[in-house]
Amino acid sequence: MKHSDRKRADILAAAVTEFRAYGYDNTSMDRIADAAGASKRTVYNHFGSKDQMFEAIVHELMDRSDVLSDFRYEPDQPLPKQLKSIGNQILNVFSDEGYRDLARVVLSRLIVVPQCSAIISEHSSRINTMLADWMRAAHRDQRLNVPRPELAAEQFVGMLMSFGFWPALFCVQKKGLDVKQSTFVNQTVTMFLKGYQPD
Amino acid sequence: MKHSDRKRADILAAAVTEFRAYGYDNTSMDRIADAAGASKRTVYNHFGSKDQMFEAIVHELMDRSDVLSDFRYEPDQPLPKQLKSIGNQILNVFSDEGYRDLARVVLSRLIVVPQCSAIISEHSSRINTMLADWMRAAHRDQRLNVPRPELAAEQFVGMLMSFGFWPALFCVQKKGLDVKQSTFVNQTVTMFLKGYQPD
DNA sequence: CAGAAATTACACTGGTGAGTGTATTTTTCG
DNA sequence: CGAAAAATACACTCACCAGTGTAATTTCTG
Repeated sequence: MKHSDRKRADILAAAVTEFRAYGYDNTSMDRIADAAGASKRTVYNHFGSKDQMFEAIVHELMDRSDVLSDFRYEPDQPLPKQLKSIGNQILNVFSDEGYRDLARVVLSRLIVVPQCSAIISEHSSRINTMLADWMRAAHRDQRLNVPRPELAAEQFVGMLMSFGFWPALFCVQKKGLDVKQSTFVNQTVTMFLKGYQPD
Repeated sequence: MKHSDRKRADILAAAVTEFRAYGYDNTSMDRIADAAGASKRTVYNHFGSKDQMFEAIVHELMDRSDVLSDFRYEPDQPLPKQLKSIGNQILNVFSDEGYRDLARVVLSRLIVVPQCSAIISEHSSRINTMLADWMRAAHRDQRLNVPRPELAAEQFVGMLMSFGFWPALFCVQKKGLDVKQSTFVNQTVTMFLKGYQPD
């Protein structure tokens, strides 16, 4: 890796760390430069302004959740097995500490930069659509009775997120609910499939 | 109402509006004073500092969700009816525009003022506990099979929030899912009860 | 190695905003 | 009414910070 690229990466990483610790507005470009072990001028050579640097961070956040590929419906595999795998895939992305750091920085800036919501919208609806497709396939196969696949997808993802993403994002510790991710996913898949099981 | 109290309320309201529109750090005390039709000095006489003013806003947020009283379990009422009522109660609080404005301001400041998460934690766990109690009662009554009431409560609230709170909070419009609140609640209650129905 | 490209140190500008001091006017209340 | 409490106008301090200019140094690349 070239020295220049290394610098760029260092700066971006330092920016996320500092933004995460102090918030966007309370982090000066001088501090980012310091933390990255770079000079302020270099920071400005790579990212024209503080805003552009933030934009770069938003892009990094988006790239992260692109690892979620299609949730393929397998006609010859048991539904619980398939849905558990999907659930764990989703939670693995969203419960990653690095992903949450990025998300915190971006979400806390949403008031000031509302354009971000369009981007987030895009991504969350991508996951939802993929999951709804899976539901529709299972419905067509008569192994599930899901009259509204989009609504059902929303429900499923909602349960996962409110277990493994939102509380951790806001550093809220859950009292009285101390279970592993896999336990929660299993339990949720079981309940969900029973709730949508054909008559 | 005394002139002094009126001023205080005006200032607080103006602060929420401005913070909501521009974010905490990009809102100057001068602007708040202007928007409230008060002098800067009066602002400082009521709230010693910008931070203290923010604190007052947090307290207002907390008071709002205290309207949720016990979710009483009624042995002689149908479960769907009871749970729908609970679901709608919850969503009525969280989908109120004023509540969301407050929540946006507070959440966007969480990075800088992590103490807030303890407060939020308190509140979300309060709702969860109340709902878990309801579940436990229905389980004891053998009308539901809920081995883990806390987990089930988390699931139920999670579905509601990810329909009616998070997207609206972040101004994310949901593509491909255009249903009324009551429809979503009804559908969710039906699925949930079927998923936890006793064998 | 030689020239180009990137990095650095550092000083500097211009703007903004939190919080204060003060003298004056308005509101409250016995 | 009359005195105390609150509100106002306004000027002012002090600190912080985004972004720039420049000249010297280091790193890349042919």
